[in-house]
Amino acid sequence: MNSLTVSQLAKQLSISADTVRHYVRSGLINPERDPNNGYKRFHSEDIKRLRFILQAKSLGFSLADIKTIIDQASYGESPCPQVRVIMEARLKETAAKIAAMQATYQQMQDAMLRWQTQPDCTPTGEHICHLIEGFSNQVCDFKEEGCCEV
Amino acid sequence: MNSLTVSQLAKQLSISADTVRHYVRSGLINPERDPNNGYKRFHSEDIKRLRFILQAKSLGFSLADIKTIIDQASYGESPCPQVRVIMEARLKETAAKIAAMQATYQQMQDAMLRWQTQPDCTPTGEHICHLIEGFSNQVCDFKEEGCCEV
DNA sequence: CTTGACCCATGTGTTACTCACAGCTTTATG
DNA sequence: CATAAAGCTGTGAGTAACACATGGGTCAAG
Repeated sequence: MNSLTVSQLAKQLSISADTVRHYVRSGLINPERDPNNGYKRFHSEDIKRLRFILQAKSLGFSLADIKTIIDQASYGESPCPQVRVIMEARLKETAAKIAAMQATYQQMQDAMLRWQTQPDCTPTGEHICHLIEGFSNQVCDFKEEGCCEV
Repeated sequence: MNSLTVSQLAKQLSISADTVRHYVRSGLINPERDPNNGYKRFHSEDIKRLRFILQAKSLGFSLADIKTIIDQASYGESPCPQVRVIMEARLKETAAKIAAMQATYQQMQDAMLRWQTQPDCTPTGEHICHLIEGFSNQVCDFKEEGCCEV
């Protein structure tokens, strides 16, 4: 027979069996079922589709995006205009996320540096951790009085 | 009375009321309840704790981390050693995530660039979207035959 | 007293999986 | 051939950090 089981397919494409199952549950792949035991049976077109999914994922598309694209294509319409629009949005989102993470990363590094010369604290009723509370940053809202100077 | 409601507290710290509620549900804050209507009532110590949470979050700690820290401190133990250990882990994680996202971002930019000169496609039974499928990258597994050359 | 505007607590949805669980299959052994 | 251990399966539930939906309560104006 020329059909693969979940784990055989997963191994071939170097992903986890759970991931394959997840795509099936999400409706991205619709494999045939073995009437005897209910097992999923993947044929070559399923494998092609899974390759497409992985390709699109590596390009930053979400699973919902990919479902949209597949549905549109199987409806006979060209998905390409959509693909371009979605990619533009994802590009911006990704840039924003990276910027945010880099800002956080900078904060983390600064904190680690300062903490090297600071001793551990004992918790009082007033404070939880001096390391964290003492690390005043630019977010002025956090200061009860005064604002980021001193 | 010197207690705040959810939305008053949220406004004061410039976060959403849902976020405040989420922290309460997660056990990070334990506000008193108004016996009349079950509403949450936040006092000054709750506000201090919320400030701490936001501070820690801006330093890259997860809510689970923060709960651990708070619990340890309220137990009378110094959370600082833990804080240092956790931060080290989060620092590495964040660096890895940033690197992964930048790699994806690069892919996305490359794709957008190539797509500018490529026409839209019509879906055939064989392919879903030539833009995506035609964008061969370094992941060789995706290629049925041959591998990343040609 | 009722309308409208606003607020509340709680349940559910989100993303892309991963884990837990009970049962079925295949393989090794006596 | 029987059986037991190992491995695989489908499905349900859990994860992070909230955002949204729902149904109800509150309050002042008219």
